[in-house]
Amino acid sequence: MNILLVDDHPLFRQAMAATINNVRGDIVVEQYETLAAVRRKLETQADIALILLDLKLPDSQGIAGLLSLKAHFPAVPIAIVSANDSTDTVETAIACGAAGFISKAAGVDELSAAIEALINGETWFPEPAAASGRRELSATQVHILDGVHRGMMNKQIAFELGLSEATVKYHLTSMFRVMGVQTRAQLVALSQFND
Amino acid sequence: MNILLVDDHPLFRQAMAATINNVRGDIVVEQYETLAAVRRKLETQADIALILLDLKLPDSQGIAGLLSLKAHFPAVPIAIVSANDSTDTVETAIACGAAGFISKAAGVDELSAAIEALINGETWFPEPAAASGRRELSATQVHILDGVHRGMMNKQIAFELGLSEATVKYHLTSMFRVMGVQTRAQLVALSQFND
DNA sequence: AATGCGCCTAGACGAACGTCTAAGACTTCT
DNA sequence: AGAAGTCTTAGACGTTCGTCTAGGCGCATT
Repeated sequence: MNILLVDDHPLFRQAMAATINNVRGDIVVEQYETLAAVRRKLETQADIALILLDLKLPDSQGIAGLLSLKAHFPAVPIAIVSANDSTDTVETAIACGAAGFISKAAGVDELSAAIEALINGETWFPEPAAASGRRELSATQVHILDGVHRGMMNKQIAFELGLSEATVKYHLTSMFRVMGVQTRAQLVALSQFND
Repeated sequence: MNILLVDDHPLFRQAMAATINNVRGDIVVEQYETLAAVRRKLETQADIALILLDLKLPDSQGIAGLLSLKAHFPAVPIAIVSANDSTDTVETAIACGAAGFISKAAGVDELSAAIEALINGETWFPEPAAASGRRELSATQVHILDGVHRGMMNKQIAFELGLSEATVKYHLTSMFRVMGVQTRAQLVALSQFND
């Protein structure tokens, strides 16, 4: 039972890992500081029970990191661990396929309950945001969003995903509506505030 | 002699303020946690000797915060205080009109030297980046870049700045060359990694 | 005075973008 | 079987974007 904990703050990381081990001694918590390191790990071993992902990392800001992981390893459940637990941020995380959202302000009780639910394959979100019930993005949409965040053109994204440009445009228009924006630049700018 | 210190980490903020007061007792260091709070302060009092700005704030990520302040209060010198002191980040800060760049890894000696230089109106940057001598962006270009980061269209930016759309396009093309990108979306994405 | 440089503008051009209509393929629910 | 929903694609349309050429203006240097 492996959990990957990704956070660039050593103190918080150790406190988090200790808490998890207190709750469930049979869980192995591996710690990582960067998105690149986690990606390397996942390439060698993909049967991970859960990833706990901070949204502020040295090599990725905001939901871009979540998108990148979801694009490459869609099967692995990812829970966001963030200091910013605003409704907008949580809703964006849900939309992008996060399995859960844990506020850094959470106490030990809440944290252990969340971990318990998440390793059982359930989701775990703060109440107000989960209640809003926004449907999450499809796997293809996550890929497209990831491409946009990497500054790619529609044609490039289409080629990379083996789709037509028309399909990319179609999904982008849908996502613009969901996110309440009109252009791809706004989409990228938006994610800076969802951390 | 007023200095505004903007950082969302209370411990670091206090350590920094204490260090400055040790070096120069005649300096008043006001502490802020968010970009919005600093902006409100500057609207009531603009004769500030120096702003020390962290690039990771609750309401602004990366150079977007610097751009926003430079756009509204171009006269106030702003020094970046960041954990990420990569050459790219420093060069971007220089290009966007920062007066200085202080690494969070800096010791007390380096910090006090930097503060001393900055309140005297000098600049202060880590050697390797300063040596590259990249010319900084003009005030107009900072405004335009700020608009792009806020998801605005060329026409909107032009109207807001009292320029023609042609001028906005002209400066954008120049900046694309400097930053090594081709589209506005890439420009926004780029700033996520310059924190 | 002449030169250069940066800023501003116009016009034109092709490329990319975003929206819409329409239609086929597929799954799921009734 | 039929209905509803999603994903896919195509085509057309108007808009926005980014580049280029070319010219005007102001300011500083020579």
